[in-house]
Amino acid sequence: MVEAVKQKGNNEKRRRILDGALKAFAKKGFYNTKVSEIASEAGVADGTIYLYFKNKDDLLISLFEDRMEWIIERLSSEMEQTDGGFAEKLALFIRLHFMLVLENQDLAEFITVELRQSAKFVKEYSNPKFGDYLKMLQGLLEQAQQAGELRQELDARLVSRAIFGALDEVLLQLSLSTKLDVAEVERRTAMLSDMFIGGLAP
Amino acid sequence: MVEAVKQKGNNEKRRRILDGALKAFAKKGFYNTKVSEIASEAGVADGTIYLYFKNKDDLLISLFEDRMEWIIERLSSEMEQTDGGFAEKLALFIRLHFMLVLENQDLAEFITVELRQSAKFVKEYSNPKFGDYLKMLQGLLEQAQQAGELRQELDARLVSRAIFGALDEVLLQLSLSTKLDVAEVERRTAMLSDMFIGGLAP
DNA sequence: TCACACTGAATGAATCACCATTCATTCTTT
DNA sequence: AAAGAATGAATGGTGATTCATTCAGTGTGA
Repeated sequence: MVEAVKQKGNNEKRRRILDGALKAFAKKGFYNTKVSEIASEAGVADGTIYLYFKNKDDLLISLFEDRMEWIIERLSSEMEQTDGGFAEKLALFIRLHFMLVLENQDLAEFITVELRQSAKFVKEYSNPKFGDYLKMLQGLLEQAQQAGELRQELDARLVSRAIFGALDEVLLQLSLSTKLDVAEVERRTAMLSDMFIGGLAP
Repeated sequence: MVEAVKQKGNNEKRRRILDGALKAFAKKGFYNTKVSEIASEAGVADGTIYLYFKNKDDLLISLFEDRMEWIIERLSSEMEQTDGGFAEKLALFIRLHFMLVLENQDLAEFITVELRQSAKFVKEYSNPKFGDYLKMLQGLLEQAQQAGELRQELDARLVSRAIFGALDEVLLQLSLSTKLDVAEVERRTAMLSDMFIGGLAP
């Protein structure tokens, strides 16, 4: 086996490969995507991919980290700019979560489907970036608890998981549906934050 | 794609193959499982599998249908026996959902991980059994709305998705964790139903 | 009761298409 | 001209599927 290759100045080609991989994985899934397809999507030769990534698995993991990092950065920088209460912050979080889809449907399909895979089959890879994402949400909840805006008796860790799961499932549906419009996203955002904050009971 | 091959008197062998496939898929995932591994797990020859299933994909789908049917039957028969209000019914639903894990961890891993896969890559297979599962939950919500126990303005379809997603995500975590005890399941059941019914706000 | 087809189920070694990975060669840059 | 980057045809391993063969059960006739 060949060892990892370092990244030199040519990030641009690396980027093209990652973009091509995202597109291909979103369309056909990891196992049904040929390396040669990624290469042609990226406009490079098959072998070139191995100058930037150790193997196909490494490409998958690298793609994850790259995109999750991007998402986390965007989310957290946008979240910082609000100074509303918990309800508003949660609504904003949900909206941002969904909006990232509209902007990049391939990314949504990739994240919703392949994240599960990696949770299980790439066990040795603990997926720290996804952990960061969850911690953001959990931090939001804990803050709210300290401010008395969230019931104390709820376990922030469990609740953050539940919220993420709910969003992810709705997102999966959104990402697989053909027509996606902002109005529909707004409707779901509003209803879900309402549901979480106020509960189901009248 | 799907096309039943045959089912003579020997359902027992078919059953063994499905059991072996479940075990293998849960452990290594669909794409990393060799047909020969399933065969040896089931105690049959490689070729025998093709007497009962058209190909590996067909085996995956058949396994789904078989297990989902079982889950739905169990869930709905248990749900019928309660006559409590909405809150109790929801708590029961959540508890049953989780309990199935304790009883059969392989099944939980298989469902949580591979269901996603199929949602996307086996698009032509519309997964009616999963639809039935969701409809059960949706029906529960609609009933509650008619009884005035659930806020009218919430969309039962969207809410059922969200609840399923939340449960599924928590289940994924449960199914991947090493120690699983009833007390922990009860704790999460109680907290999640409390959260859904009462909301996050104090 | 036994010997002998006959039939469908089961076997598992062999096939063969597929595709990740390699590396000798070519191209580009300094 | 030398170093580094890129190429893409060739390689080698893999594993789903096939099918010629074997096995087991059942019925028949003597």
